[in-house]
Amino acid sequence: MDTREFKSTLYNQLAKVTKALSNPHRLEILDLLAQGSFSVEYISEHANIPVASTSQHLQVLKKAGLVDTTREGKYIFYQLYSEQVLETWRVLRQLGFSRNHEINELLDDYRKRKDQLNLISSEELLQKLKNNEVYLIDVRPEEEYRMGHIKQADSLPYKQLKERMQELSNDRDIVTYCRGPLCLMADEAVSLMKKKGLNAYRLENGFADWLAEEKPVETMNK
Amino acid sequence: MDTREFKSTLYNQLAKVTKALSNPHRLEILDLLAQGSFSVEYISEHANIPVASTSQHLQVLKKAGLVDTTREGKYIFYQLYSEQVLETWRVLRQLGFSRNHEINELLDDYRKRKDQLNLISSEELLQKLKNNEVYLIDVRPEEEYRMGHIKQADSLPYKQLKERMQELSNDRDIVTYCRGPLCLMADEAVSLMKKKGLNAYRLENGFADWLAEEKPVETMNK
DNA sequence: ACGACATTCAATAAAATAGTTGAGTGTTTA
DNA sequence: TAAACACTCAACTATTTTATTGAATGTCGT
Repeated sequence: MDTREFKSTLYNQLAKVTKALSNPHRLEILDLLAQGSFSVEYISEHANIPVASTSQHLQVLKKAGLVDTTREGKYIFYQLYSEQVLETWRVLRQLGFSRNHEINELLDDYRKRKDQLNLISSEELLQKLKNNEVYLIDVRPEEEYRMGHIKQADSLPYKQLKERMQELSNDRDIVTYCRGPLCLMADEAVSLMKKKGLNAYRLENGFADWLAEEKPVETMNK
Repeated sequence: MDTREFKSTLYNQLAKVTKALSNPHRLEILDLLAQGSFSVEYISEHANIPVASTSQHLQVLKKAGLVDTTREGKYIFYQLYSEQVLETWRVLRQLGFSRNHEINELLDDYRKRKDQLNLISSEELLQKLKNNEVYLIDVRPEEEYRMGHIKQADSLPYKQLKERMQELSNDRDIVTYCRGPLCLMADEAVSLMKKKGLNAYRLENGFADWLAEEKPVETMNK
């Protein structure tokens, strides 16, 4: 094999990984898996992709070595292969944000329309939690909350929010969070809460980033 | 726009960036641009891609916001858009290495066949340079050397190595380096030098990584 | 202003990727 | 052991990406 041929092979191998990352559905899946381990069915529902298609996308990710599987009974759970994959996804997402003006406009518009740009940074949140100034609400589905959540957070899944709104008191500010900056459930939750006269904010990033910053978390035993 | 639609748009936007990264030629171009700013012609030659094709790949990268251009006379120079792009490429390359066993085998094989696995880390190199224990040879094309090189390095482009071999003395060890870990000129150079009885090593990574580690460099004024 | 040169553009054909459907595998539950 | 369920596979079509070719654009030197 001469040098040129060798180089081609090499960049072809590298492109196997980047090709796996080149599809919007697979990015959404990756973003979801940044939260933990989920079944194909769960991923399919939450990313709104037909099951067969989801399965195929997951296999592409697996062949590229980005995700891994564990079988539990009739379910097959997918998870990110390593910390390094998570880190790479974070770096890529960051680049996407900064290099693509449209994304930022999109997010800003969305939040503006929802009349809420009340973002709070993780540092601020930590401070306020320490002083007991806020209620912290995890709006992700309960499965995800159980697998790990920010310390002191209570679970109130977005789907149940409307019915359980009365559980919230307005004697303190409320901070919501979900998976990451692209997870919109927290935004929707803030929007609903404000309508009810509550003082609500959303954590700027989300649980995945909180984890990455090595801030305090808790897990629930089943 | 409802939430689902919004999410699709968002991941589609993000995928614009990853799509641009999903082609082996474009990765090789990016790896080259990690060294500095080059003309289309130069990139075309060094990555062994027809000019028209190179131009088109470069435009894909440009549309994705990964590279930028400056016109100088009849040449158009392409460069990475920002530090962040370089950093992302490094992280991706790293992931590729660790997640793709074939790449590592490929590199090992290549070097084994060349009978040289004498890699030296940047820390070691710094130490040895301080003690004047080694000659440091930059084997990249002279253009790249002029744009910036490791402090104390002399230029001896790989292409001229055979004819200028006698300029090298064997009273000290020799360390070669080129662009990055995937740049094979340094390996080829070590191989040639060893045949001539010189004691040669290659820097594990290359100039781009040296830069990223903020180690001492020099530039030449034209 | 003309020819030489670097780059881009447009059009086409070939190849790779994605979504859809229905059948097939493996595991649990009754 | 059969039915139910979660997932995967295979085959097909539609779409997107890629390489190639030759013409077009823009800049420099004379």
